Amino acid sequence: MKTKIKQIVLAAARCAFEKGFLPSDQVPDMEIEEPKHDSQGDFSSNFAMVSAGIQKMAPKKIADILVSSMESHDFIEKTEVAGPGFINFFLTNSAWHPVVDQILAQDTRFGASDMGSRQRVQVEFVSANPTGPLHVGHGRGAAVGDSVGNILSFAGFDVQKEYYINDSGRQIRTLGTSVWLRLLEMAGKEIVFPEDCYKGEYIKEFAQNLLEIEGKTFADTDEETAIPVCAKFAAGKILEGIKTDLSDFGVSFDQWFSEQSLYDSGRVDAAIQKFRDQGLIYEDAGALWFRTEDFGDEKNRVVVRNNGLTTYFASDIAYHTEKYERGFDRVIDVWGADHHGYIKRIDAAVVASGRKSAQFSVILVQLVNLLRGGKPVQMSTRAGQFVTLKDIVDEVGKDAARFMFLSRSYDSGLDFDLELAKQKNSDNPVYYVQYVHARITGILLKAVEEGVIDAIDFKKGDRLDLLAEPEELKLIKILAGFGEQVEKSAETLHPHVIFTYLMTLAAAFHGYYNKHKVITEDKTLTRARLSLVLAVKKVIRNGLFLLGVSAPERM
RNA sequence: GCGCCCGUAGCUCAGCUGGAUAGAGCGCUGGACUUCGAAUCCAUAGGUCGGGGGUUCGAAUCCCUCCGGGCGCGCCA
Repeated sequence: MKTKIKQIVLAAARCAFEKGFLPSDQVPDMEIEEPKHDSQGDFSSNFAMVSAGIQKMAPKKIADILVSSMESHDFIEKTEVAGPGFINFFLTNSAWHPVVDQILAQDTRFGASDMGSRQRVQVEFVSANPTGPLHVGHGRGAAVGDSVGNILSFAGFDVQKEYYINDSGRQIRTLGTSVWLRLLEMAGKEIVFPEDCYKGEYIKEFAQNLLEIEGKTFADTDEETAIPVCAKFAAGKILEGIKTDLSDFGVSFDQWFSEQSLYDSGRVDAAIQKFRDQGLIYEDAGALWFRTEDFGDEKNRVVVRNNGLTTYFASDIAYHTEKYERGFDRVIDVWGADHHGYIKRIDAAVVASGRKSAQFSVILVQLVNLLRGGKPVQMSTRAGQFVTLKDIVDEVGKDAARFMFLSRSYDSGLDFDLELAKQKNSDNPVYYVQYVHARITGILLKAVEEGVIDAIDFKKGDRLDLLAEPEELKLIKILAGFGEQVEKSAETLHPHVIFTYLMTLAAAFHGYYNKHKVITEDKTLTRARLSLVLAVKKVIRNGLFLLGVSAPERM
C-alpha cells in the first residue's frame, strides 16, 4: 500500500514538472509514513517538505501543486495538505478489506518477507560454559537469540542457530578439580577446597555419581589421571542438563559446536600460523600477539601466552574464521553485556580474515535484575547460590518467561519479577496477548455450534465489505502492518518490536470485542466479523510464534 | 581515566534510520458482566523527554558537553 502511495506521489511530481508547475524534476528521499492521528489520514508524504530546497518553493505550495496534479484513484477517499506541508491520504474502507482475505489465505506465512533473499545467517547464542546450570542471564540471551533466529528466518534469511560449547581450557579443568576434591572428601580424605573452585551442590552430586560408577577405589587414582575423567564426566552431565533446560524453554539449536574440536582438528594452530605468515600475529616477551590495534582496538591482544597456552581469543579467531568458511554471509553473536570489550577484537579477526565488518554483528544483551515481589533476589555464583533458568521456567512457565525476556529492548537492563511473571492477570502481558487467541477460538467454536460457519478455520473471508465500524477498520489497519514490523524487527535485530506490535493488536482487539458483538442475529454480518477475528487470531499466533510463545486455544 | 548501554508520566518501559498534538501497562479515582471468555473494557488525572549548547523549515530522535545509573577495561575465562 505504501509503495502504491509513493508511486502516486512520484507520478504527480512528474506530471507537475512536465506541465511547468514545478521547476525541477529531482526527487529527494521521501517517505510515506503512517500519521499518529486519525485526523491526519491513513498515510502521509513529506515530499513537499524535503523538496522545498530543490524546488525553491514553500512546502505548502509544492504540496498544493502535487495534490492538484494527482490522478484520482478509487481506493483513495481524499487527499489533504496539512501542517507544515504534509500530503495526507485518506483511503476508502474497501481499500483495506482485502487484507483480511490475504491473512486467511496466507495463514502461517502472513507477515513473512523475502527481504533476506535466502542469505545465509548464523546466529550463535547462549554458548555458556558447561561448568554449571544456565542462570537468568542465559535465559534472556536464549530468548533473544532464538527469537532473532525465528524472525530472520521469517524475513527470508536462511538461518542456522548454533551453540558454541566451551569445552576446553582452564575452566573445564577447574570443574574437574572441583568434582575430584568433593569425591576425595566423600572418600573420607582431608581436602582443602580452593576459593576458585565451583561450590554448587551439583558438584557433589557428580562426585557421588562417579563414586558409584567407578567404585570406591577410584579415589586412589592419581590426580593427573583422575581430574580429566572428572571433568569429562561433569561437563557431559552439565551439557545434558543445559540441553534439557533449553529444550524446556522452547529453544532448539541446529548445531552444537565444540571448542575442543577446533584444537583437535588443528584449526587453532592453522589460524595462528596463517595470521603469523601475514604478519598480523607477532612475538613479544615470549607471547604471541594479534595486531588488533590495526583494526581499531585499544591494544594488541595475546593469543598464545608465554607459558605456551593459548588464550580464549585464539580459539575464537579460529572459530569465527571457520564460520565464514562454512558459507555464512553473515554471523551474529549474542553476548552478555559484560563482554562488550571483546567486540572489537573479534571484529578485528573477522576483518583480518577478509570479511567485511558488516558481515559480523554482536547483539549485546544487558543484564537481568531478578526480583521477587519488587525485592532483589540475592545471588552469588561463587557460593553456588543462584536462581537457574530451570527454576524460573518451573515457577512461572515457559511462555511467561520468554514473553517477559522479550518485552523490553535488550539495550536496557531488565527487571524480571518472579511474582509478576506468575500472576495470571492484566499485570502480566503474556496472558493479555494469549487471551486474545483463546477468546477468539471461543467465539469461533460458538459460531460453529450455532451453525453460522462450518469450521473454526477457513481460508476465505465472507462479505468483508460489511466491516465498516471504526474499530474494525482500525483492527484491519494494524493487521496490515504486521509484515512491516517483522521487517523492522529483522533489520534492527530487535525482537521486542514484535512484542510491542502484539500488545497493540491485542489492545485493539479487546477494545473491539467489548464494544461490538461478533455473533449477532445478522448471519451475514456475523460471518464478516468472524472472518476478521479469525484473521486477528492468525496474526497473533504468527507473532507469538516468532517470540517462541505458544498460542493456546483455551486458557 | 577510557569504552559500551541506559536516563521519557509516581513506577516499569515503548517511541530514537529527524516530522504534525510524545504513547502503553501498572498505580490513583470513577464506571461496565441475565448477552460471543471480566485473564477484558471505558472514562479522568498525570510530562522542563536528565541539564545546557549546536545542526535543521522541523529534535525525545542527529552532533558536542556536563550530570546521574549499570557493565567492562588481565599473557583470566
